[in-house]
Amino acid sequence: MATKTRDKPETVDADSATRERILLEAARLFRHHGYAATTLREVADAAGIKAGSIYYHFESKDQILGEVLDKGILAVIDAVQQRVNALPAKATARQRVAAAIEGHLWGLLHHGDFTSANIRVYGQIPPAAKNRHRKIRREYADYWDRLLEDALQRGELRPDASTAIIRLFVIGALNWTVEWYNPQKGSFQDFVKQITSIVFDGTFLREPG
Amino acid sequence: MATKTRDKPETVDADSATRERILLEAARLFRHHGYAATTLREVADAAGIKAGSIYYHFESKDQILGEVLDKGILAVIDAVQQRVNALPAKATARQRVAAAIEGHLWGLLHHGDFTSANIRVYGQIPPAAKNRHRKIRREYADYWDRLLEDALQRGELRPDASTAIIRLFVIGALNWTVEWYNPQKGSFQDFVKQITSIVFDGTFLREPG
DNA sequence: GTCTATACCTCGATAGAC
DNA sequence: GTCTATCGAGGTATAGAC
Repeated sequence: MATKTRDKPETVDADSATRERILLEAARLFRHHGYAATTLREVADAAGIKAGSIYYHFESKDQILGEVLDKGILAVIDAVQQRVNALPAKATARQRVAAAIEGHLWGLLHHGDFTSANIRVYGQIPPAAKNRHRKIRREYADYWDRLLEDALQRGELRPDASTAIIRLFVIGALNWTVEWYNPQKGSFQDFVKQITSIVFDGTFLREPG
Repeated sequence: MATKTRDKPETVDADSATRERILLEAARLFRHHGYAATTLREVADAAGIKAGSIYYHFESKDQILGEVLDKGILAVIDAVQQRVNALPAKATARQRVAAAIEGHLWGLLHHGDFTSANIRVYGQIPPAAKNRHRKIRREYADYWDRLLEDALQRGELRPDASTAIIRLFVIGALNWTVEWYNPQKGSFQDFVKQITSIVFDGTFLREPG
């Protein structure tokens, strides 16, 4: 029984300590400086090696980018599916979407450098890298669409907004939390509760009448 | 007369046609490639001049960045304040926030290259540029906080979530629309209506009971 | 598996002709 | 007001010693 939800696409020696360190520091630097502005000398320096040594572990800067992007979105997808799959079969749509929100936030905020790097640089990377990454993004969007369509058919979702707009709005709002979430202000569980409540029921009280 | 909503801070010859063209193309390229990845040769090429000529209009790449960032946020602030100030004095808090949402979306989506460049590159620019821009961001956040505090005191806002979290959530969600809004799918007014409704009342129907 | 040294390229910015 | 030409710095990536 494999503990992992997904197979690893990497080759056999793909997860040596320094290799992982390079990815981690690259994610952190991509996040804060952008892809183009991050130099391999900086990455190497942060990882405690010299620039030339990177090329023992990776073929190019582009390959590092690809793996950083994948790590980011896979962390989110994993956390979401784990929580949704753990629900009983008779769970309501609201419970399923709540589980997805919690998973999304957990994956997002607990792998901040990878997920933030993904979100921030995706719109700015070379087209080839974007094309390679597009498929997995599409699959994750489809997963949410199925969740929301199910909620709509069960009569739990608002019928007057399209599920596409709801998905884009909600995922966008969740993604943005990585820009402002502060773990020092209250517990993660409280945070999830507040965000979930706003997503479900909005920010204003219902109008009288 | 100090309370200007829209005086021009530029110098006298600051808005020549080519100068504006440079800013426009720079915004577009910053948006899609990031700040560091955008070369002044590209900007010049897109503006129909040669790289060296840029320095007749600007002192540095950094100065271009600063003006692009300012144009982005000022477009939003202007649109928001115009709509909020146009409301009658007896408007409800809900109406005031609705006006702010519409203004934010309008400024955001009708100056897409400037606003998207602002949002995308802000986290990735040199610290000096970030410090210069921070003040106006803070002022705009304070403006929203006042709107929301007012709504809370009038008993219209949900009392169980902090106004800070609501502001961050809502502005984040609105900002993200620039990544996915498609003007070919329905009118702008319909779009505003849907988004506003989701922000106010959420995505799910109220639970029975 | 990591190092040093370096090839080759492109960057932001400047100088001076027109 | 825009051009050409160029400087010095710093980028990715490679080669070969250890």
